[in-house]
Amino acid sequence: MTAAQTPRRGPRERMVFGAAQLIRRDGVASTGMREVAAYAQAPRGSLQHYFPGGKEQLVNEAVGWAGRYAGNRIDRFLAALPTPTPSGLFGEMVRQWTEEYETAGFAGGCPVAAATVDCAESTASTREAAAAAFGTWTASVARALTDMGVPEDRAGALATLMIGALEGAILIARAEQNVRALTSVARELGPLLDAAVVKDGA
Amino acid sequence: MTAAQTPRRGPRERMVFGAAQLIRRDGVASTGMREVAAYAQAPRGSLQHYFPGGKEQLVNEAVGWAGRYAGNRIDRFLAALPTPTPSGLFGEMVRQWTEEYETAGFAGGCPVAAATVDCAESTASTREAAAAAFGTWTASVARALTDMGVPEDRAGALATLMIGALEGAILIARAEQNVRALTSVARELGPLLDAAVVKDGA
DNA sequence: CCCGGACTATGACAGCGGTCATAGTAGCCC
DNA sequence: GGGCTACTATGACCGCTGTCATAGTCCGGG
Repeated sequence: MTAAQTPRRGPRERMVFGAAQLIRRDGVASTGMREVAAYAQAPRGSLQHYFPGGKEQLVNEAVGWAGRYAGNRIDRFLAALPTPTPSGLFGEMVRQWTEEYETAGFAGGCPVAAATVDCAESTASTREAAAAAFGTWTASVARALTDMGVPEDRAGALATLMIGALEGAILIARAEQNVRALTSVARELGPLLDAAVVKDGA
Repeated sequence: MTAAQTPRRGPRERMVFGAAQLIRRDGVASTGMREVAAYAQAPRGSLQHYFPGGKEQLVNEAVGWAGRYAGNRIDRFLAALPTPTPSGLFGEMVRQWTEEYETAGFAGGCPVAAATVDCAESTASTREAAAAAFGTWTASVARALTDMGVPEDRAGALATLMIGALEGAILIARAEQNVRALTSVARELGPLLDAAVVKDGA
């Protein structure tokens, strides 16, 4: 789980990745630059070399990295599903988190949520990076929904609902140290999502 | 909106209230004790007097205060609704946030979410306080749902879904500085909630 | 050989954080 | 008044933070 397990990538990428991991765990404000360097097994001097924009730049890149990473994962879920349904997609998105929490513990949440909570008011660029991440996910999910037969005028809102419910359930699960919230949300929201599919029986 | 507008309460309560407000805005880690005292117009020396447990105690009380406050608000919504429906309740919960964002801006989020993000891994007692707050809300909403005719075995999960979707939508709305996520979630989830009501037409 | 760029290595600095220690004031009860 | 408790007032301490400055290493190219 440590960044050292991905030594293939260069130090710069390791630091961005490590920053995302530490932000996931402790939030943005409690994550120090020196800590990121140590975690990524990167020299401290590289911080100002690769990130002349300081912590703000590093955090923003970490948020962007997380956004791209999770976006790709959504697309991979879609490719892997034999018969794509909204509930199937949502179930996979939720399952990713329940599995992590059950095997690795409740140490980490969503780094984009952490960035939003900690920086939305203080750092405009980070807030925008978080908004971009949410937007990427929403667009991906919405496109998937339309492909499954959900009317276009509802796909966007339903995608937002899915991501919002997932983020909220992550919060609750982490506070309770219990995946109950995640499984409850998946179980209740799944069927409702499938009902939005317009069956073209003609 | 400042704590100074509630000078009726004693300094201790003002500090707890002020801490919740500042945590809402900047997160737990970025909120300093001196800042809380200044915001609450309370003497700095009162901090160690009223909160010998230090910042941890103050934060925990702020989270507890927020939990009780929002819990009471839910109960008030229920009492005010002429014909209680799940979508009506959820709409009121969402409306509270859209109104704040539209009139006062997107400065603040949910303090319980902030505490969860910042302290879930580092401070066990704060994580428990956040879990208690979520639990209070869930219990309140679940009881309301059963009163409306939702089967008991689904009421809890649906309550979790409602609170989770709301928390997630708050996050997204704040990141985007746009209430779109909140209105989308309310519009899509509302009807689905009403469908869970068992109509006793007998 | 040696220049120049990319990267690394430290050290220092100024600021702010929470916390402790100590002293001071106000007011009430005996 | 004496003494007690509740509360206020400051100042100091130490650790940590992000950032800057400076020097160092490494290595390919002329």
